[in-house]
Amino acid sequence: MPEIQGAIRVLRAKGYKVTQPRKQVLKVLTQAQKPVSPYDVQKILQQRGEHLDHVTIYRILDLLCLLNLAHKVLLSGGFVKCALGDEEGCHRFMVCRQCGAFQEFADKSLCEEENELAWHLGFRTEQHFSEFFGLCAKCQG
Amino acid sequence: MPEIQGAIRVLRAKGYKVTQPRKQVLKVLTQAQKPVSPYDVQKILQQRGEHLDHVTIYRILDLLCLLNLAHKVLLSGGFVKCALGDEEGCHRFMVCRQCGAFQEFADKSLCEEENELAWHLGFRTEQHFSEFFGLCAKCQG
DNA sequence: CTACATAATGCAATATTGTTGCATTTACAA
DNA sequence: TTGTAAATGCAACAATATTGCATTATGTAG
Ligand SMILES: [Mn+2]
Ligand SMILES: [Mn+2]
Ligand SMILES: [Zn+2]
Ligand SMILES: [Zn+2]
Repeated sequence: MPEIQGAIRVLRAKGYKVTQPRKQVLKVLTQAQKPVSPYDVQKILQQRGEHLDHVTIYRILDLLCLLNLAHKVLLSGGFVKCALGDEEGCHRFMVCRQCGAFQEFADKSLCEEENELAWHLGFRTEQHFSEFFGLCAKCQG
Repeated sequence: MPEIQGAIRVLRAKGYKVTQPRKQVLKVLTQAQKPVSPYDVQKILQQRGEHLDHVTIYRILDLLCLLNLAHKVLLSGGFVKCALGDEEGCHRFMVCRQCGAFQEFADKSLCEEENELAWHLGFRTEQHFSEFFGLCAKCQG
């Protein structure tokens, strides 16, 4: 796991302790070849006879995201806010990380470009969702 | 609420019953000028002295999504799957609605186009997330 | 208008996701 | 080796989500 060693170096470099739970979670993330939920992490550890409190797992995953050693993915199943329907099959949100303001918009040419990209990978796209995080006009220094 | 009347027509046209709870939820979605969670819906109704079981609310929202009268938005805050970090600031997933297969990819030119679009709306983008739902190569009839 | 069939809702139970406060333990440096 | 701050564990709670089954309400057929 060279990936784990790299993560450990980052932890040390930024002054975070290299604890057993942190190493355990890093190992799970490295071995899982797909995104896993906090609950998944807990279950996988349980199968090895290891136990971590779910609060600890949340805190470790948050830290890894903070350090860009992991990242959240939106990947379906999740969801959940609902709005009455508008542009069918295309829903894009810009969200300000500072004030939380958001704005929805749609863009047809972007959809077409995405369709083509996906098509090159053998995928036929039906629905486009995106979120852009950044700073709104007001929150830009 | 002309929007509600339209939704009611769709329900009838497809053979679904127009029930009190469905009308109540439609009213909440119409009046809320932003996405609301199932829990939000329940709370808003409670403030009016109305009560719906949360299971009912989930089922109604699912139905409205099915009929394209509402749609789910990913809008942050939500949930969480984690993967070890890769392309910083750009995470795109294609997900097959049939078999659940998914594939992550990144595309720099897409990011730039999105940056520009957002910029026209006053937004400075830092992170790009997207999900494309459709059919993978295997699942295309 | 009434009665019926069944679609929809309510309720109970359970699982997953997520946060906070505080007691205890652990990592690491002095 | 020991001390201190950081990290974890634990308890409690809130929110999100799904299933099965009993009960109710809608739309229709009579
Ligand atoms: Mn939308
Ligand atoms: Mn990624
Ligand atoms: Zn802002
Ligand atoms: Zn597929």
